Amino acid sequence: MTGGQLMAEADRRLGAYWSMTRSQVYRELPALASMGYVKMGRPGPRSSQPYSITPAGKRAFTRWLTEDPGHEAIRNPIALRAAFGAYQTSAQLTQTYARASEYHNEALAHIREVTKEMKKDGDDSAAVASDFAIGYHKAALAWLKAIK
Amino acid sequence: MTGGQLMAEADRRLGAYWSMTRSQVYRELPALASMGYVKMGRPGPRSSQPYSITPAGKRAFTRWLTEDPGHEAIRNPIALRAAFGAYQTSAQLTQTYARASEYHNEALAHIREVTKEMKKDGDDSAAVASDFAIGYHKAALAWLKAIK
DNA sequence: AAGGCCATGTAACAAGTTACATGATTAA
DNA sequence: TTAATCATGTAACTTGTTACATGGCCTT
Repeated sequence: MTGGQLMAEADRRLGAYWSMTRSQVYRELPALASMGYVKMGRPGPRSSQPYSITPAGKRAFTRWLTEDPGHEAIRNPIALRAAFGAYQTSAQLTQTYARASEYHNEALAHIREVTKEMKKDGDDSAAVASDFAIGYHKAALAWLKAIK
Repeated sequence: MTGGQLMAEADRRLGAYWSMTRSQVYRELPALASMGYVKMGRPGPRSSQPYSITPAGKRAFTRWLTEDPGHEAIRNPIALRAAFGAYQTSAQLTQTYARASEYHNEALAHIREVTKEMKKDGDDSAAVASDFAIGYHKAALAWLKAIK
């Protein structure tokens, strides 16, 4: 797959709980190639460059799965604004909360749709992982509703 | 306050939903000083350098509050591992989930304690913001319990 | 007063984001 | 066939992390 294809697929499958940008993918592919984890295929149209995983790449992936995942860095700009609530007008805060609710509602609807597809395709692991995102957005909405 | 003091205070008040490192604080302080938002005080022991906010700094803070907060980047390494569940042994996964539960339980207990203090101090905005973190950890624990 | 400890700050590195340049494809 | 659009990849920049060096402080 090419960088663009990988990005699109990863975004669909993982994007709900693992944010990425295209640029990261494009940067890593040559790096992975230099380590022998992927190899370049024959270039396609639009100077697109497909890659395929090597046996060493598969081994590296399996090894990566055994590493300590660590824990997430929580960083919520809405909560941060809420913490400085005393320095803002209530109208400002209300608008911030309203916009955040809108965002979480949309994200929730989207990931529910995607998860349904995954289940239909029998992609259980992906669906289970997506459930985290569903729970996350629901929790965020519940918080926003409680404080508004 | 010095970089260390600012970091300690920010971590206590905001750390539950806004991750930071000392190094960021130390880097920003000279940058803020060059913009006239803070000014250096007289150096203390251990080559510590206190800063104080200027009127221009207060204005910049107020201005910052009016900017679009955007939305958070969700990035959960446990969900990512869950998505690749098919490539791992169930023992591996179980251990990952157990450790994650432990982490969220500890974080939850800690932030509850901190929030209680904030309420006692009448720091309502900080307490409300912390409620986000409480909801977050509860949601994560509920997810982990459901999938284990 | 000597040793270990801890807080201070720095600097090198890694990762993430934004903005740009290029060239096919599509549609008018 | 020309203009607009969109996907591809790159490069510059910003932000975040990790590792390091220094020097007071506290304990023994």
